[in-house]
Amino acid sequence: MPASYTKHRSQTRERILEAAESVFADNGYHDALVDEIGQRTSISKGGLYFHFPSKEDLFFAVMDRLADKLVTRAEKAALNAESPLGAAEAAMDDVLSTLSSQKRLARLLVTQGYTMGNAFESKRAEIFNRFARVIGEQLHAAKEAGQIREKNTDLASLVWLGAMNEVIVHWLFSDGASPKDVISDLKSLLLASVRSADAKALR
Amino acid sequence: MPASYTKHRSQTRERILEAAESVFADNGYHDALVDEIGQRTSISKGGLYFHFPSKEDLFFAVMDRLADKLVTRAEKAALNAESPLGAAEAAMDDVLSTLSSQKRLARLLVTQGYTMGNAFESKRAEIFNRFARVIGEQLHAAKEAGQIREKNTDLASLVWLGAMNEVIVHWLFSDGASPKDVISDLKSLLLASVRSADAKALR
DNA sequence: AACAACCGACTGACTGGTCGGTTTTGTCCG
DNA sequence: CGGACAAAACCGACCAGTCAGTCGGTTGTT
Repeated sequence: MPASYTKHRSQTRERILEAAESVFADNGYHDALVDEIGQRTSISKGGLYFHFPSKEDLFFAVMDRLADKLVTRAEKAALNAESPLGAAEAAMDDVLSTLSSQKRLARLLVTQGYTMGNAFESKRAEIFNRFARVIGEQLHAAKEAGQIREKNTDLASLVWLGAMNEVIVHWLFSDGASPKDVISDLKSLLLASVRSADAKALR
Repeated sequence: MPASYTKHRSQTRERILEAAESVFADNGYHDALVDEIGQRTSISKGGLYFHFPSKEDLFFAVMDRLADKLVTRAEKAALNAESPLGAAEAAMDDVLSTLSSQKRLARLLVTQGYTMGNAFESKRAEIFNRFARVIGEQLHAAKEAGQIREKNTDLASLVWLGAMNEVIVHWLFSDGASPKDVISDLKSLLLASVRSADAKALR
C-alpha cells in the first residue's frame, strides 16, 4: 500500500464527508439519497461504498466530524476565560453563536438528522409549545406578583422545558437517574434561575 | 346516518389510537407497521384506512391525544398551588413524575416517535454527552472554587445543555428569536441557577 | 502483474396505500 | 314482524414506488 494511496484516500473521504453533510443537512437522514451524495461528489454509488460500508456509517461519521469541530471550538473559547464559571459561560456563548450563523448545521446537529421531515418537526414544535405555554403563563403571573426577578418569562419557560426534556432524554438513553430522583434538585436549580432575591418562602 | 353509528365509530377510533400508541411506542414511527396496528386491533388494513387517511395522520392523532392527557394533568396539578411560582413548580413536578413511571410513553413523546431506531438515539446521546462534559467540567471546577452554590454539577450541566438545545430548536421550528439575541438573557438565567449568593463579579 | 479505486446497471426487500368485494348495522314500509 | 334497501364498516390480496446495497467489470497507479 503505497503512501500516496492513503493520502489521496483521505482527501476523497473528506470530499465525501463534506458533500454528505450538505445532503443530510438539506434533507435529514431519511430523505437523503446516497445517489445524491454521489452526484455532488462526482463519485458513483459503488465508489462511495468503497469508502463507507453503509449510509448509516457515513451519517455517523458526518456527525462525529461536526461534533469534533464544535467541541474543539468551544474548548478553545473556554481557555480564554479567567474563572471556571466564566469558562462555562464562554463555551455556551461560543456554541450558541456558532450555530446561530449556520442554521443548516444547527438543524442537522440538533434534530433534523434524527428525524423525518418537516411535518414531524412541526408537530413536535406544536406539542412542546403547549407545554411551554403552561409553564410560561405561571411564570408570567409570578412576575406580576413580584415573585420573580427575570423579566423574560418566555425565555425562562423555554429554559425550564428544555431542562426537563434533557433530563428525560438522559434518563432514557444514557441510563441517567430517574427524573423523579432529581426532581428536587432540578426544582431548586430552576427556581433559583428566576426567583427574586428577596422571595424566600414558597407555597 | 343513524346516531348509533357514530357512537360505535368513536369507540373503534379509540381502540385504534390505543393500539397505535403502543405500536409507535415500541418501534418509533418509521419501524411501526400499519399491519401490526391492524393485528393488535383485529382490524384489517383497509378498516384502519377507513378511520384514518394515512399513517402520518394516525401518528399525529396519537401524539395529540397523549399531549392532551399530559397537559390536562399538569394544569390540574397547577390549580392546587398557592402562588404562581408554586404552580409552575407543581406542573413541572407532575409532568416529570408522570413520565418517570411510563418510560415507553416518555420515549414516544420526547423523541422516539420522531426518530428512527436506537443506533441513532445512541449517537445523539454520545454527542450530547460530549457537550455536557465540556460544561460539566467547568461547573465542577467552579464548585471547587466556591463560585457555585449548586453541588449537583452533573445535573446543572444537563440543565444548561437542555436549555441551549431548546432555545435552538425553538429558533429553528417556531421562528423564535435567534439564539444570539437571547444569549445575554440566557446567560443570566443559567448563571443565576447555579451561582452562589455572594459571588457577584464574573470574568 | 497486482492492487486500489471506481463505475453504474441491476436486484430484492420493503411497505404504504388501494380497491373491488363482503359483512354488518340501522331504517323504512307494508 | 320481516324483508328489502342503503350506507357504514370492514376485509385482504395486490400494486407500485422506492432505494440501499451488490457485483462483475473497467481504469489508474505503483
